[in-house]
Amino acid sequence: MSSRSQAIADMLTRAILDHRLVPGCKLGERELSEIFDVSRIVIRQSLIRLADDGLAQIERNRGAFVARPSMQDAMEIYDALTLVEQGVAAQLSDRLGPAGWAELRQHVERQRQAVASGNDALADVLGQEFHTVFVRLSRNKVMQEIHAQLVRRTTLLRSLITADFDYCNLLDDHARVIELLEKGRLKQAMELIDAHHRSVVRGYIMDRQVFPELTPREALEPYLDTKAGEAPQPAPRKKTGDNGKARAHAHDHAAK
Amino acid sequence: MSSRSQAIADMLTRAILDHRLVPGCKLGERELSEIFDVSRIVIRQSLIRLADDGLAQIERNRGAFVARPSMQDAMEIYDALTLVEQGVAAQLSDRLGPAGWAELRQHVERQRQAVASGNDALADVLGQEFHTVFVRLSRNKVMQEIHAQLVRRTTLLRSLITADFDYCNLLDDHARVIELLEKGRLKQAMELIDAHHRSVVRGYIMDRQVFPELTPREALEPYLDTKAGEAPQPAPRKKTGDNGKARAHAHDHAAK
DNA sequence: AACCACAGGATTGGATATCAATCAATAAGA
DNA sequence: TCTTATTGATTGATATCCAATCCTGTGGTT
Repeated sequence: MSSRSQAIADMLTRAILDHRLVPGCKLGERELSEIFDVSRIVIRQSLIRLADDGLAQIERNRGAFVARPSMQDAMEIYDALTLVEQGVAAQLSDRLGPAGWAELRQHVERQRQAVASGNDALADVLGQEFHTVFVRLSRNKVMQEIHAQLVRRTTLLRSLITADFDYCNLLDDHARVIELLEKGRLKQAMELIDAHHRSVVRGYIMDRQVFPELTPREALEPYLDTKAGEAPQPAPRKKTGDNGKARAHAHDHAAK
Repeated sequence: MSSRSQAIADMLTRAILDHRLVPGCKLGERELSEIFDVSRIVIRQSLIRLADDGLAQIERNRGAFVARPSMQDAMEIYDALTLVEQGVAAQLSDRLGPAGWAELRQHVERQRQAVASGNDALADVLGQEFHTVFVRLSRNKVMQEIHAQLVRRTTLLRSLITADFDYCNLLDDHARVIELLEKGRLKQAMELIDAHHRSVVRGYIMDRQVFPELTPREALEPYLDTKAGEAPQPAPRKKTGDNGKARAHAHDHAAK
């Protein structure tokens, strides 16, 4: 393992991506240092990493907060994601070998089975992972890291937005992109990728306020003992009472 | 100004991009803390920022060093850069208004004048800036940041590589890309962007070893007093004696 | 002479205590 | 009620200290 601050940054990242820490949530140094039982300095370093990743924002003399991207940010992030995935698609349509196409098809198939067997959580994860697998096949680590960062930020976005669309379309989109690319219909594939992301963004409605349901201590508790990789609760799923709509996010209610 | 560690990270970044701090150079915490007259902890935070940006690498219990990208890294970085700029080109060909095209043409014109008047240093800066202006016109801050990071890493690469190519081609390429895009010949423009970067990479030869010519203290001295923005010496330009070849980098000897 | 082991120094990673600056919220006063 | 002052809390940063680790150089052994 590298440094303590990296490990803590990873835990915070997971908590944010799991929507246990919602945008705007204060990340107090003292509080976190007590939770993780480290000094404030380590926490500060972790927060710097998070801020560099776009998941937190640090305000001078005010502290760190889980980032609260604007609607403008959201569009820019999805634009960038589209750009990257279209570019990767163009590369893959030239360079990808049979094994690569097989891997992609296999991934979609696994997701389809998950949907069929009603394992929505798994289907959700696989659906997001598809994009990652897709980019990994470009064999470009730099690109992978850029893409992963964008994906993290879209995941963060889902804490802020309400989505209401047909999840099955996304799965079909994945399959169709593979099909189109393999047939060399690059232009159509790229348009589908664009439409794919646009359909997501279009379904999004920015909710002005987000009420933190969990304190940082509650949110982070599941990650503390795990040596990283054990699989803590993937989602909070607590009822808010007055604002349940804000809690629903994109891929959760799979296969409506 | 934000935090002290950010300011110091910026200075280190500039020193690295100016090739005053060369790849592999040790960035000792004690040494830097004395140079900047801050505590080691601030330096640590700065180094974390640099590492997150890909400009430094931190080895546990060994310390931080200016990153020494491999040839593989170099290719991946240029691949990613090509992908991003091609994507932006596709966006601009649709969306850019007359004012945007004018700005691009004006930029190229300024560079042409700099070349004509023999101001190689300015021409060099403008030549690199073109890509940044190009991406800025996409009006996507996320994309801009991604692109800027990639550009920083290519600049770092130039500390490691030997390039020998006709600089004028690059200037012409910029003009031609604008021309092609404006005429709606997107495909050709994208191919030119690809060729543009490929011509750079192809001219690169990785030099195994780089001998640090400047100690961190010497390298950073020009940045210390400036309140950021004054313009310290842009390049070291010290003779190495036995390895002068390794010092020449891409855009330096403009308009050969 | 070559090689291994071990001890010491140097450096990093981190903890703790402390201080100044700043922000926020309350309390006092007009 | 509105404005201002004080107070408390939090961050930014420093100094000092300690443990773990890496590097090196020495010395003994073969």
